[in-house]
Amino acid sequence: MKPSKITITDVARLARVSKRTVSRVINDSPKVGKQTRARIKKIIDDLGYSPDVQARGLASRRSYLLGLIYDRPDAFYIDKVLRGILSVCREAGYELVVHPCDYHSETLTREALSFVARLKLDGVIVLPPISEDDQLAAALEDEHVRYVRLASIPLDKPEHVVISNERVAVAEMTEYLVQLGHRRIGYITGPKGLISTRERLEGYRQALAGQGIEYDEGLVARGEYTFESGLRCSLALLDLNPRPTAIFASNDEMAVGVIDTARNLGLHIPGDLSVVGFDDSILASRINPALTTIRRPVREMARLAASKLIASIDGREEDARVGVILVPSLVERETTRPLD
Amino acid sequence: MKPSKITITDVARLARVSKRTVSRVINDSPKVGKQTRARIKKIIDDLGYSPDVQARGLASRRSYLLGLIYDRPDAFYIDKVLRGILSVCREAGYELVVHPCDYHSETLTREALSFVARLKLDGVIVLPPISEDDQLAAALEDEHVRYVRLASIPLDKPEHVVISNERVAVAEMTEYLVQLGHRRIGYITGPKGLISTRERLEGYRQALAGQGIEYDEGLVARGEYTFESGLRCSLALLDLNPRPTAIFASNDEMAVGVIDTARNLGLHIPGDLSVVGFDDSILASRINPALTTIRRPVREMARLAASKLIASIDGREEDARVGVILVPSLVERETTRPLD
DNA sequence: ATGAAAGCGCTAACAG
DNA sequence: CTGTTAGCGCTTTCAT
Repeated sequence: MKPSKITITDVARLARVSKRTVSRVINDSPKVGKQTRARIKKIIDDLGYSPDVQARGLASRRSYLLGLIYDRPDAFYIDKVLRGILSVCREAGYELVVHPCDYHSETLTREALSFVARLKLDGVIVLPPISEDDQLAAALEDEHVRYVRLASIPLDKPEHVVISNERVAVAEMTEYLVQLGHRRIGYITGPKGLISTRERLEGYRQALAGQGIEYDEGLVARGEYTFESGLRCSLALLDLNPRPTAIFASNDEMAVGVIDTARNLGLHIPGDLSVVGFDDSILASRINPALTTIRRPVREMARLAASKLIASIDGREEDARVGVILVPSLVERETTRPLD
Repeated sequence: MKPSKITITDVARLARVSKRTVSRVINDSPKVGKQTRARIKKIIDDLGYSPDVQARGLASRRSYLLGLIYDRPDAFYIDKVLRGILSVCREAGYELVVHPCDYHSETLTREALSFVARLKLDGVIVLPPISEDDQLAAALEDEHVRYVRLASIPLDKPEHVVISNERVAVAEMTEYLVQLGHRRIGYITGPKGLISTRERLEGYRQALAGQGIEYDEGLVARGEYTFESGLRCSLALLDLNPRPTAIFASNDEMAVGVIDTARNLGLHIPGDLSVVGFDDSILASRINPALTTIRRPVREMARLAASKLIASIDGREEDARVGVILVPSLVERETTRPLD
């Protein structure tokens, strides 16, 4: 064993001050003499001392841990989120505990609360679609748990959400299709009940309205954000007469399904049919032809969420309260082209 | 605020025993009277008491936290790993802290040690390619940190590895191609220096040898496990004369690159060229034609890794020491077919 | 089989 | 600005 762990006591002894003072230095309390602070800091450095997280936590009822609660959005999404959060955590001295769970579970809220309580998490970030669960949010609020939800609309107070405006992004993409000359644009929705499903569809409707195109319910098919549903819905859509000249799948997985179907029907993309998706997942750039789609600033959102949490923990409530609404951007690739 | 947290003292008081005895019950110590134990357990249940992790940790120098150290293998891999680990953690009362980092960082080892020390992690799981870093492993061993490495060969003591035999899997796939009639099988390796690169290539060589086919270095191109390298290598390989009739890309990303190149060259798959990959990533099933590939039992490996760690923590060293070698399995899809 | 008391390493009143 | 004194909630010698 090596020189058994250095503690605050060692630092205090060497600096000839009380532990309290050292503690103040560690916690950046202002009430320490400049000289003393410098001296203590030096000793801390020399010793390579770093405070014990558990002891600190026990005494201050904190944990220096953030939690990430999510269902099972696609793995790439999670990956980006992790990196976004951690880039902020690292500087601030926090670590991240992950908690994948089941959106449909009856005990979701209870489990989440237990997760938070058990680890005394200093804050949690909740991803869609779980972030849409107001009951969970209310429970967190009740228990005075700091949380931030990633969402597509302002479904909570500014300090509790980071928003990307999916409606606007979808509208923009729809307009882009219209500008390419498309009038009959099929649309494949997400599963019923999700806000993202509603918002994206709304973006589609609004854009059509804005462009003076009548909304035709027959051109809208209900998908599930899965590849299979993309297959199914596109089959139905492409069976229509006259056929839509473009299909807007509200996520990439389904868009890939559309492309598969089109291929099976002998339709050329983008010659006979333009296809667009949403997510800019890895699939979008790997598939052939490469998919025109919408990229959410996921990493940035995650970073902001973590920043808000940490700001709040540090008592900088104003910083935590700044509202942010990001807008996803259009990524033009090979599945779209002007209708001639 | 609610009835401020129930502590071990409350339980002890109500049970009219000392904290020590309650502690024994919590920790399943055998030295407690059957009656007493039952009584205490009941009270714990009634009160909904659950011990404070931090306090326990502080006193027993543990954390009930496991760590996951990885570079940035593909997101789906991570996702599966997380689920595997957590399925075990949940029952056992552990939580998982993630630590993505940079394989090439000079300070990798130091950072990892600091990560472990800072959180007093009870154990860590290391994923490839970082798991191949013997220096890191040695450092962990030195510091008496429990760890398990996911690997493709027995690069450590049984208690420190969970192995999937990639060599055998690649050999099997190669034989499969040979049986389809292929003789000129191009091969795209991974980046230099990785054990997986070496092992997979070795599987290819051995299988060829076993089938009486001479190993032709000209048919082997050095890739980087990236899509772009798949593009580049396949271009070189398909430029050969005579052309290989099949290409074995040692991961799916590169295989997708191969398919793209083939398409660009006007080659039909699998008519003119058979292509296989390794990983069974999401790409494999979404691409068209769907990719024949190799599936690693990732989730199972992760589960085993966590089990080993927990067994070791619980002092069940024999359980931790059982050696496991899993074999990835061949997934036949649409990119292969008999040579006529 | 059970208990008393001493910490684990740190923060938090409350002085001074 | 700095020190003293208590704990935070649990585990662990060492007795009994």
